[in-house]
Amino acid sequence: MPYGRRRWQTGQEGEACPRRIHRFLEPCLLLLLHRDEAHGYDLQEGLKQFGFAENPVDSSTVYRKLRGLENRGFVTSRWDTGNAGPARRLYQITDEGDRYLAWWVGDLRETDRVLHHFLEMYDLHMEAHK
Amino acid sequence: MPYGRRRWQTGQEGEACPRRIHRFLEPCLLLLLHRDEAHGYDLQEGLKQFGFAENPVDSSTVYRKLRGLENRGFVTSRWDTGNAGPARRLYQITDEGDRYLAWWVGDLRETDRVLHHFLEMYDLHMEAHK
DNA sequence: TGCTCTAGGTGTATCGTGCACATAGATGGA
DNA sequence: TCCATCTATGTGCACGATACACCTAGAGCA
Repeated sequence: MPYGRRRWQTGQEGEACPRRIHRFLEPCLLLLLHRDEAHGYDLQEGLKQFGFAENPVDSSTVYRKLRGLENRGFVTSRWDTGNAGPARRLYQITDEGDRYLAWWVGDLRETDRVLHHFLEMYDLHMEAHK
Repeated sequence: MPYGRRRWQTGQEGEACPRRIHRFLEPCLLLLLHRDEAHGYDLQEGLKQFGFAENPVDSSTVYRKLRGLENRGFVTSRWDTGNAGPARRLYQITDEGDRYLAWWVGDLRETDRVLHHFLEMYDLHMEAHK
């Protein structure tokens, strides 16, 4: 395995991956799905509460992300043809997905720690060079 | 201009760019250079204090990043042939770079805010579904 | 002479993602 | 009936970020 990037892509456990946020997309989708099953179009709406209102994600990104999560076994989907309108794909989170979400949260907490450390060093330095 | 991505790449002001951290590399380099001029090899060492010790950045990434910062006018460089060893490129931050760093810090604070919001929602949800 | 260390790079493959565009059923108006 | 629009899902393509492998070149030393 070449490097850390693989780790978080495959969702494997291990040391915190290289700090990235990639717009929180994955953990946000997983948290939404942890609350209730949903289809992509609604998930895109639900993302707004996580700070994606000002910087919306392209729908193609959402659908591709969901497909990727499914390929890795973190969500499953089934077609829902009952309602009006075109068939929609309903996604549910899996147990594996639950664990992946927990891993993501741990990683974000670590990111948060590093971020704070940087901001503190910045403030300290700027305070001294005012 | 197609989208927000351009904004932070060019370092232009405006609404906060899509949340990304990209490993803090740029703001960390700029803060190090704000403290003192330095060359790439030393900067790579200096990055360790920002949480890059566990997940080191490849040197090529550092050099390319510096080159990119120079192309955009945020740093300047001159060759230093005085010391022992091969010639080294010494980087200094510019006034434009100072402003770019300040913009980055504002963006990181906003990222921090969004990150906290997510973690809070996660904790609340998990508390209710224990 | 050849080895190692320091320093600064290039070439390439892969991944993430925005944008343009395609598909397709349902709905509503002319 | 025909056409536009909305909902919902998806593909093709281009481009940026970056890890990895590899290269160049000066200095010191055995």
